[in-house]
Amino acid sequence: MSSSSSPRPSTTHDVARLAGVSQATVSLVLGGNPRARVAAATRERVIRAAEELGYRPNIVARGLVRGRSYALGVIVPDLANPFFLEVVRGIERVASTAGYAVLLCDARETTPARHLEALRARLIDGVIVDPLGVEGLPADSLTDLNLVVVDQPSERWPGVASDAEGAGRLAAEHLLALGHREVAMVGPATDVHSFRMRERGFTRALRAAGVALPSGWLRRAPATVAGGEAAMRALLPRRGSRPTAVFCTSDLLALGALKACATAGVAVPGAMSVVGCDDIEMARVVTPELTTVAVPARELGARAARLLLRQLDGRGGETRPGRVLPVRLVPRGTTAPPPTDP
Amino acid sequence: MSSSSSPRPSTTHDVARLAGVSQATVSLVLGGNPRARVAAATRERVIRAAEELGYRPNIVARGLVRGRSYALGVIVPDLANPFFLEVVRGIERVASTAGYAVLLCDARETTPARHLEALRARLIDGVIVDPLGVEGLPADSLTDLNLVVVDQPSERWPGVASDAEGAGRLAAEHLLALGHREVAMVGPATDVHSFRMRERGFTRALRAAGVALPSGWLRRAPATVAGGEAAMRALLPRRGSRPTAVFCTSDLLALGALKACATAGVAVPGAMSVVGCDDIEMARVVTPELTTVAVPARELGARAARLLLRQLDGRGGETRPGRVLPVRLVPRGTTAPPPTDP
DNA sequence: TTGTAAGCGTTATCAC
DNA sequence: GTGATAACGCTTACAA
Repeated sequence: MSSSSSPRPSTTHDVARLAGVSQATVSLVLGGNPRARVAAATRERVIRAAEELGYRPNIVARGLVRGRSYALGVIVPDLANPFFLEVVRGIERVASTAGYAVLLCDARETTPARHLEALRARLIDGVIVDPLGVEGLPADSLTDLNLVVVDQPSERWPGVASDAEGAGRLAAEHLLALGHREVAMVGPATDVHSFRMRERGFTRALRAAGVALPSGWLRRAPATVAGGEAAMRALLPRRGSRPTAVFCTSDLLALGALKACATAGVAVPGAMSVVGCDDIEMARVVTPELTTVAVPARELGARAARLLLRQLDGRGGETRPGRVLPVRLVPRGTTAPPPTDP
Repeated sequence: MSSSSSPRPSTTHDVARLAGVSQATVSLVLGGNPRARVAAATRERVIRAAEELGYRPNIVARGLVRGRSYALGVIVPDLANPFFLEVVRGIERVASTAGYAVLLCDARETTPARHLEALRARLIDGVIVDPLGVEGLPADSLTDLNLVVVDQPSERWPGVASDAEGAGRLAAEHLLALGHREVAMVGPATDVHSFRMRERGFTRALRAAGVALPSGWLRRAPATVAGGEAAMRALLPRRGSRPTAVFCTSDLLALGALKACATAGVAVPGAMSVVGCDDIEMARVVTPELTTVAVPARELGARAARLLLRQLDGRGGETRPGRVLPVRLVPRGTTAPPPTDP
């Protein structure tokens, strides 16, 4: 029977006293140490006493002596982007299953460097950095830190990644197959690696097909709905000289682009095709539904977490590069052949 | 000059040795204790030594002795709902400014009770519970815990709230003013208090105007896009016997409803008016833009955090009830007078 | 003003 | 098997 409210949480000492054993024995029994050899009778008594007192190990104390906190840090560029949220969910699922807490850090609120400082002070066991340019971080904030990177290449840190370049290529091939030749692209001006790779995959596939991407048709905008809207607006004005299709390197941008088209009275996909990237839930909410490239966000997060956990358990030696997660095109309602020229 | 990579993070002992003082003195200087009286020269020396070694206090150790972790827990019903995310952001902003870390817990991943257990074990200083029915939680998981509730009434815990009932009323008055008499409502079947209050405000205002809400027109669905879509689909079938307007107690639901209308070819707002609640960013992304009731999510979070922090500092005595945050109707494109009957 | 010393709750290393 | 005992890094009386 579990006890009721106690003013001060009970400790191993309390349990020891009640069970009539030494505090160390309690630790041995309750510490979950597999190779702890304790007499069955003693163990039994300790466990009952612990239940009686409603004993809960103090993770902070344990962390102090073991030098570990059983907590992970996660730094993402922007939590408001559903894609990153999905990655975080993947991380949380496996972390909490393994008994780890997750400290979520949004780079929009504080700089990654400051977040890192705060995390270290908490004896964080490891950190997962979603595409954010770890390389740009102050070196000494990274020393002796268990780190796993998501969607960015690194000599120094192990990581997991999706096929970002493939995502761009898929988008291009889809548009090309539909017959588009006048295409534009909008992406954020950040140094987030996966965004750059998406762009590269797109432009390369275009070039391989002999299609040029005029510099004026490469719009930069923050990876938000508002950003996409503004970018598309800039792409629309002069009839005749506008693209017939646009690739947005993030669904949020694509949603904004769709909005701009709706506002301007440009029919999608009749007069303009739009392709996004991520496949967030909202992609299927708009009408017509957004054609996009699906990226396995949750799986990405889960793998990153597993990789980090393995590393923490010392089983990190096997740093096999880790397969790049495949992406896939999801053709929906915002793409069609270009309008036949009047 | 800050030092470069050190294998083991330096401690107060290291600083003491370098500065030629005792470890306790270092603690006095660096501990930020306002009433610590240390000679200016000594203090100077300690600070320089600390910088030299790149000393960072170990928050875990400090937490152990002070019985505090300088971390806050936040439990929300569903992080995928942008509204709650916004609340969290408000919390994070003020928490991190005050030097507190935030542990985010999504009730969809693990039960609130388990989350609470995990948080306690980490000596969490306090917890903010977003509308989730604290009352239903096991009593002994709450004893001796600093808790602040958001958007739910409680005898036991201080909290902050938005005018949920007012939100429902505003939606109803808007619809009534437009001339609607055949109205439906869709909301989640949860025990989340704010949702229930929104419903109550809506139905009361309706009743006050002599308009009935047939039981078949009160649809229950999870507070997600998919949920709203299904609920609206159920509301649509038989022409002639369907409502002319729907109030969704969450924007996510409203977005789903809009989607269902689009799929079924029902014109919005021509043949059907839709009102949401929350005013998330996506509300302005769809076309037409969603009429909704704006709730100050971020401010709600910020206030909750400030309240909790004040409580932690012992200044909690002044538990003045805290003003209820006002909401306001944002008329946009999804509402219009009902179609003139054929 | 500064140093000494006693913990905070746990784990881990030894003797017994 | 079990029980002292020494850390872990820090704060905080209390002594000097």
